[in-house]
Amino acid sequence: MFHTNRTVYYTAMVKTQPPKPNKATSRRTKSSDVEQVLLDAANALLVEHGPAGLTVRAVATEAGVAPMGVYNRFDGKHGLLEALYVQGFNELRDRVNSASGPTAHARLRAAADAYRAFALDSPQHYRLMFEHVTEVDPSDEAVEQAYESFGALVALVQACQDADQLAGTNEVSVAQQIWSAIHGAVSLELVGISFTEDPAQTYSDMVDALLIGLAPMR
Amino acid sequence: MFHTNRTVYYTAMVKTQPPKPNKATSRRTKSSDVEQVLLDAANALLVEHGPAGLTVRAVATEAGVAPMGVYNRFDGKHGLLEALYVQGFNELRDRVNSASGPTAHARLRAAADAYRAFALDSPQHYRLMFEHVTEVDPSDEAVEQAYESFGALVALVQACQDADQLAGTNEVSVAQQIWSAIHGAVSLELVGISFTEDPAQTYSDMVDALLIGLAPMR
DNA sequence: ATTAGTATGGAACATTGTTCTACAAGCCCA
DNA sequence: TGGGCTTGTAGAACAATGTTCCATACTAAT
Repeated sequence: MFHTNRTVYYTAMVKTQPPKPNKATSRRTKSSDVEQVLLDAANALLVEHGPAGLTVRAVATEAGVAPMGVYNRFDGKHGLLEALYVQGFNELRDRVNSASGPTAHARLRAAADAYRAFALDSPQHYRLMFEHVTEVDPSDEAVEQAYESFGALVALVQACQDADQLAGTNEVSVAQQIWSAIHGAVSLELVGISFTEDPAQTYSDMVDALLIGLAPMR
Repeated sequence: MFHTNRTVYYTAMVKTQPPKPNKATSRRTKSSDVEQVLLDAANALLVEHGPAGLTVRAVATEAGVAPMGVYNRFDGKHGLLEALYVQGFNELRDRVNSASGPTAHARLRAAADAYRAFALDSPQHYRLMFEHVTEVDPSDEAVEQAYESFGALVALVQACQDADQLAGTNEVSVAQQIWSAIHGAVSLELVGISFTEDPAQTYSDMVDALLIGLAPMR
């Protein structure tokens, strides 16, 4: 559910035209621009150098603002990381939600593929979201917003169960099992623990096998 | 396969009686003890503080040796992390290998449970092995030794296929799918992304469902 | 035009990884 | 037992990073 006081970061990752720092005639960035140029710079450095590249000085330099800006706008590095974390999960949720198909089962399958596509398109964001959780240390609000992507998956599972395409009535448990498997597959693939010649095929086989195992008995 | 020149760390994690630093009468640690006390200290700090607790000065202090010891014995922090990484995978392989049961299928099931037991018994080691891979940056030899646990899983899958308890002939692909799912489940559980009331039951259900999906057609 | 908010530019401090240097302890071999 | 070699120790020093502080100045709102 929604909290009225939470901070929401809906801007897509490295997608919108970033506001240009108005530096041609002054030495200051417009107050209204500082937050966005820091986020844009952080996303760019995350893409290029991974979570390790996200230092306060590097992000500020890339953004063309003073390092103090990270403290003024985000209460420090931690707040910046949390903003990226939420952005990443919002992007993931949107990718999963936009999956389409003629049946609920087909949409679930498409969602699983969209999940993997997101991880492979944005591997460094994925690492920040799942491997640097201790460093990000997200607030309860950030975690709740992040897990809306799980809600999207639960809704898909519910639709499949309603169409008798998945067994059982515990849609949360089924969604958890599906998320576990697909998260595990993309995580291992991202760290190079992938021993088959066609990781995409292996992923697809695993999703199919799991969905067969979760189908109603016939 | 084996390389004759690789460094092997077979000592179990925080299990053996660590050699006591002979400090009562001297200010030096015995040369033969330095490596072990550093590894023991590193394991203890990893258990208590997680990967972030593994600083050169903290490990040396805990071990009662000079920080230079990490550079003399392990070529620096990186070598120490790699030793822990290999130790962790050796422990995991041994846990998976020691799973038993009356049939190949039962052994595979027990191996999946042993895998989760390892991750929950040593969550900080598991995080070092799978979430700090970039920082560990293991050598080819270390990676090869680490992935012997995957070989153990492949062997179990092969045995199941020979007993017609799992379908197909591509045991590597099937093993990859199983590892993906179980790794994903324990990883999400370790970072708190677990929305069911009984994670153990959800894990068991997922493994069962996947094995059903991977069983021969009947 | 004035005032309040806030961006900037370092400096400074603590922590961490790493190297360097000098000294000294201990081990091994003759 | 003694000598020589190996290696542990004790900081110092440097760079990088997170964070706070302070003074200055720019910008936005009234």
